[in-house]
Amino acid sequence: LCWERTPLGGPGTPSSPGAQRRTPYEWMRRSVAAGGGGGSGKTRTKDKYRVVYTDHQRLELEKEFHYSRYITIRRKSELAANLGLTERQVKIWFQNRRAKERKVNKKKQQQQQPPQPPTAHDITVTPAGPSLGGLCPSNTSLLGTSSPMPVKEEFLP
DNA sequence: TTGTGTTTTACGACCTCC
DNA sequence: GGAGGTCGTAAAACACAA
Repeated sequence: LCWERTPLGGPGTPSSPGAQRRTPYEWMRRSVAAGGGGGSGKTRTKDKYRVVYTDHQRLELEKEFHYSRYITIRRKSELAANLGLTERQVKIWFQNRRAKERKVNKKKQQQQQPPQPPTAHDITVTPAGPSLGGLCPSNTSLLGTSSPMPVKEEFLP
């Protein structure tokens, strides 16, 4: 069990290039290298309220999320095994990641469209409600042909 | 430093689908 | 019924201006 965070907050930790001010992945700025990895899924019911995932764990999770917003059972167990997390942690990470994306999208929409009285042609009603409609505006591109992500072998038929 | 705002894990409540 | 979804929230970890 290596969830004891090394005194990483200490100076010098953000020496990695990813820890610069602005990176494509904001989460990378928190280059914590929490305890040198490892992880056995402690929960807040245990002695640590929450753990901080390592950069590698985050990177792999982000890559998976980039490929698909929803992880399959198989990929979840594989990822959990590879990263030393529990399947529950992977599942919750994806839930939180989707929530974050919705939040970001919502913020973007509000910035692009300052509150205006909706005109008739503006109203493109999505019966399922705005939450899912705004979930992945460019969702199709993720799985579509224009996706920059290569199709992983394990996803091929 | 420190005070404050933001982000990241983790959970419970509730809902839907199989 | 159970698994997994969203939503709301708690609290640690973090960023940053003062």
